[in-house]
Amino acid sequence: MSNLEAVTVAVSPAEKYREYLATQNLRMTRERAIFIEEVFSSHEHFDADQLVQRLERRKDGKRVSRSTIYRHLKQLEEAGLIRKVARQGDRDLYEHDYGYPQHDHLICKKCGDLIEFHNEEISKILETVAREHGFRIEGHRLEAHGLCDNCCKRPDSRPKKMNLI
Amino acid sequence: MSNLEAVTVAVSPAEKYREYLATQNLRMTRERAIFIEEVFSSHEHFDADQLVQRLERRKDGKRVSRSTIYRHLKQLEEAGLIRKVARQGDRDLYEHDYGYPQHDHLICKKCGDLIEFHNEEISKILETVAREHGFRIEGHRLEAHGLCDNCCKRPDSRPKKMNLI
DNA sequence: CTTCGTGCAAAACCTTTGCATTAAA
DNA sequence: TTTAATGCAAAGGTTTTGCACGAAG
Repeated sequence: MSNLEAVTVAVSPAEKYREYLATQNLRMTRERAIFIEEVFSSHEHFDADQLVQRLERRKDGKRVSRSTIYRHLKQLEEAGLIRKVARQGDRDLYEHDYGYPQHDHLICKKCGDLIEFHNEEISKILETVAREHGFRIEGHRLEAHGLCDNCCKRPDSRPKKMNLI
Repeated sequence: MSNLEAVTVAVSPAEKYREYLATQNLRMTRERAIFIEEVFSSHEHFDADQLVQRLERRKDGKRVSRSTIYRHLKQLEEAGLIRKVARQGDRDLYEHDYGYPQHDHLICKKCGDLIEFHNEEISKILETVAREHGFRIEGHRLEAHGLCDNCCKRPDSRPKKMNLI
């Protein structure tokens, strides 16, 4: 799905998380370890429910409850390890933030496909605009909505199923 | 809140809505008339619940039920009269689309303030990117998150209350 | 030991829907 | 008179929370 390369990072996400927990006087539990492993095991975008299902499917029986997943998603976001990309249906979609280059998305309104792209100019423009307003940018989110190549050509294409059991 | 001028339009929002309804064989009811009047009575951003409250507060007793509000919000969006700007908390935030120039937002993560800005370059860049992917853009949404001027200077500032009754 | 973390079930929330009634055209 | 629109209450779906129990440090 992505044609971007993951950047090389000095510290693994798990390590980064551990550091974050330390600064907050929180503990690295069995659940948090499983959770971060699962979250960073694939570079695809994901939502809370998909994570629940992935964790239910694990062969080693290491489960993490739904509530804990929600709690830790929020926490990983605070730690700067993941970020919300967009909404899909009525769910928040997340993606890796740490160890992954800044990028934005083209989102097909028909099939729901997300196409990543990277453009240096956009951040520069934003910096300029922000300066004019005395605003300090910490990050941005840019989604262009429309029709992807496929859906332009075949107007009868179907939306992707999101929750195949 | 905004320093952008509304553009002069040939047709009023209500008129535009009426045209849209006609094409869909839908009816201009008392409720829809009240609804669109209320929606376009102010250029501020708003969410569904704020609209419910504004309509409850009306002196003339012209009420519109919550379900109808949700139904018509969706419809005004389809008609291209309003659009979703962002999420605030767990609600969708809307703003006028028709009769209002294209713009994007700087969003203060502390006080929640939305600063509008307009930049031609961004759309051009997006068009270029889209072309490379065979993607047809119909619109975009760009939010830069960070700290506004005020919150940079006074780190103890409070978030705005969103639902003062 | 003491505090934090977890799972469960229930709650909270926003949003959507079914249905009987009312009202456009 | 026909078909769409409305309000109400109930349902849906996601996310959050209270609480008792278990575990990390």
